[in-house]
Amino acid sequence: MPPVQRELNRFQDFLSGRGLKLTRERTALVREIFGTHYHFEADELLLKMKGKSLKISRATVYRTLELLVKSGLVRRVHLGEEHYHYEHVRGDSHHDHLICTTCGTVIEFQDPQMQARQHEICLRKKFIATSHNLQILGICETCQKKGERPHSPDRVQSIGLDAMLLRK
Amino acid sequence: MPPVQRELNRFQDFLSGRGLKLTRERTALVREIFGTHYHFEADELLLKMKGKSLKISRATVYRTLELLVKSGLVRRVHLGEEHYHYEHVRGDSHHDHLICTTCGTVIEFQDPQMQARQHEICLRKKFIATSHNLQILGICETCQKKGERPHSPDRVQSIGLDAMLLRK
DNA sequence: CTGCAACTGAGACTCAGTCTCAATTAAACT
DNA sequence: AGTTTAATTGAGACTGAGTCTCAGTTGCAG
Repeated sequence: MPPVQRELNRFQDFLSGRGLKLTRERTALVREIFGTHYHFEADELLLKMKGKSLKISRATVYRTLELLVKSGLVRRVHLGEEHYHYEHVRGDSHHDHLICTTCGTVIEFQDPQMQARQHEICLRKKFIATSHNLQILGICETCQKKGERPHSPDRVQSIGLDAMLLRK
Repeated sequence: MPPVQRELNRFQDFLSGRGLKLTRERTALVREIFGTHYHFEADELLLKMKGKSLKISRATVYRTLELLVKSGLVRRVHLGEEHYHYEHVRGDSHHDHLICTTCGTVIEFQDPQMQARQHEICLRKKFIATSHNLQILGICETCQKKGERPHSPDRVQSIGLDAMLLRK
């Protein structure tokens, strides 16, 4: 049994629990997502589906992604770009991302001590956290070796990049 | 001398250093931004300027914001929504945000230990960080007391919100 | 097998942001 | 003060990501 089957079953359960249907389109999308991608974008997925025999519209792609997010199979993340990215949800759900601004690679990391700090801060501010969002932007090991410069420096900075880095 | 003058001078320096001009429009925008807002959105600013005697176009607002970001006077941040927000840059530049998903309030915090953790992680992954981006979403003290429910739960979650919270 | 609520695709729409281009203007230079 | 000229501006067309509508289609409970 291909591993995708597990996700299909879970999605099916989720849907029927709410009186929704597992259609051909939804099946095809789940297969595509869990068969290949790990991090992906909605538009990229849309494009991939264009190549298949069963054509799927933009609206359906977005609608299905929403359902997958609600079902807990997929997570929607900001990776420092304008639009959202999506990723599979697996057992080790609590991780954040290092994002290479040169090649776009996404590296996951997990750090219990950081979680602890966040807890501590919320306590101090009497804030009840429901979720968080952390990306660290920079240059990955491979690109450091290649000695490349980031492609789009202006896009990259979003918090705390100091003004020194600015070029004309 | 109004405090805004300091920012105007700095902006002037920045501009003339690159052969750019301090126009009436740019002056008006800097006055507006540093006179009132702290966190703001581009469109909100555009709207405010509509009410003034000197009308300023959308294009100019965006162009000026870009310059202000480059000059280091203003920072562009993601606050967990689709579009960008902007904030003044002050001395204590290294902070992150707690964002109340009920009332929209933004609380800043600063935590050196967290910085240290991030450093540690980058070392471990041989990653050279240039910037980072952290928001913690949740419910602020005031809203907890009011016992209100978040307005748009689906918008809110973006990383690590567990599936338990989902409603039909 | 049937009925109907859920689903779909096409394309109009929105929203934030970018781009173009002809007309205007800041400011360096007489 | 007047000239020059590159930078700047506004109007509005455009873009990209995502949402919405509605008439036609389809999964599936009975």
